Amino acid sequence: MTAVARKQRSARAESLIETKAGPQTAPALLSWYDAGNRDLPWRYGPDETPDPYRVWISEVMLQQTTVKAVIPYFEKFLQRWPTVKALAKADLDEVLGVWAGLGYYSRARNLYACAQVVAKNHKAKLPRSETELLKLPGIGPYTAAAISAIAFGARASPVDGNVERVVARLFAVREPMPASKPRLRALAGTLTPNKRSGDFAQAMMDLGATVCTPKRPSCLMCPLHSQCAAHALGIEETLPGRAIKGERPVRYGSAFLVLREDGHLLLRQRPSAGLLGAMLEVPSTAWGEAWLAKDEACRSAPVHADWWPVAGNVSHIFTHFRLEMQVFRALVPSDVQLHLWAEPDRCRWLHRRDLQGSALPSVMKKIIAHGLKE
DNA sequence: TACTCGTGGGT
DNA sequence: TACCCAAGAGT
Repeated sequence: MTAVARKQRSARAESLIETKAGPQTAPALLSWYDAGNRDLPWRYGPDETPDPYRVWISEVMLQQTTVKAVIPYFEKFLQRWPTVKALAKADLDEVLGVWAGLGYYSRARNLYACAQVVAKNHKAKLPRSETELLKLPGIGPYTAAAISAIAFGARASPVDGNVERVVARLFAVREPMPASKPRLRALAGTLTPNKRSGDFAQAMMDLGATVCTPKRPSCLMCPLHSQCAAHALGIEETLPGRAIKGERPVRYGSAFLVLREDGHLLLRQRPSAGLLGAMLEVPSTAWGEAWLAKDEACRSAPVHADWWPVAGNVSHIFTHFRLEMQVFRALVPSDVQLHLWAEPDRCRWLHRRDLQGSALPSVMKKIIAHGLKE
């Protein structure tokens, strides 16, 4: 770009920053949304009445989770528990079993807890106001606003990562995340129309997901490009800025895959809170900062057996650390006794054919698959 | 406030 | 490969 062109572009951007995106933003975005509305299982057309339950389940599943990953889980969940009452009467283990693989399992526990509260205190109907929704387990500022706007048609401004990115670019907010969050929320609020605020929110999120993407945004396809200060400045791809992240630590552990002669595996339920809370696991040593020698590791084994080290390790990436697991395998008789330190009360024998549908997180399925190789 | 809490796909 | 990131909430 020549110096003259850059100067012209910059001057154009300055004028946009003064006028800002404004009252004309919502109509332009809603026209785009109406023309190309995506067909999603939780989405409603203009002549349909939204089911707050479906909106709630979808919004919780979509937290930090891609649309593609959510769709099959949403279908299965709604088929199994179509109403608040049905969910409130379910077993938590069954809910965790359906949720297994989707991640962030506190969402499933909170969803279940929330269903109980709504069934008991709200006549099995979700409250309409953001304030009341916020009091419920698993419903934070984003989800309260989303349910209020999408399911009940109230004026509310749910702000997720997409909206933050779109707004940061529209107004060329250079301040990095997360410090800029309050300002981005306020700016998003100024753009939200009194009518169709739910559609507006969904349109902003669709725009962020398909056009105003984190990398290489398709500005030529964007219905708001003429209002976008960052695009005018040529800095859209650099926004929103983020603080640099530290290194991801590594933890090491040894898992014990106990195969009973009748085809059952030994699994154990994890504590009800924290990482993979209330989900099933392959019993293992604690996850520490270094490998343990075989003899040392096997002192934590759940049964006395001839432990065979399976070749290779299982590696799994969590949000804030990487796990490296070595797997030991043993074939044991059906009357084997569990050691007390294995917490027998939490242990269960599950047949290999029944693993599907159980509350096994992905990392544990990986460990089992690795341990059963050959 | 900053950290915890999963997983899979994109670059 | 090693990041980044996705319709966030709880503590």
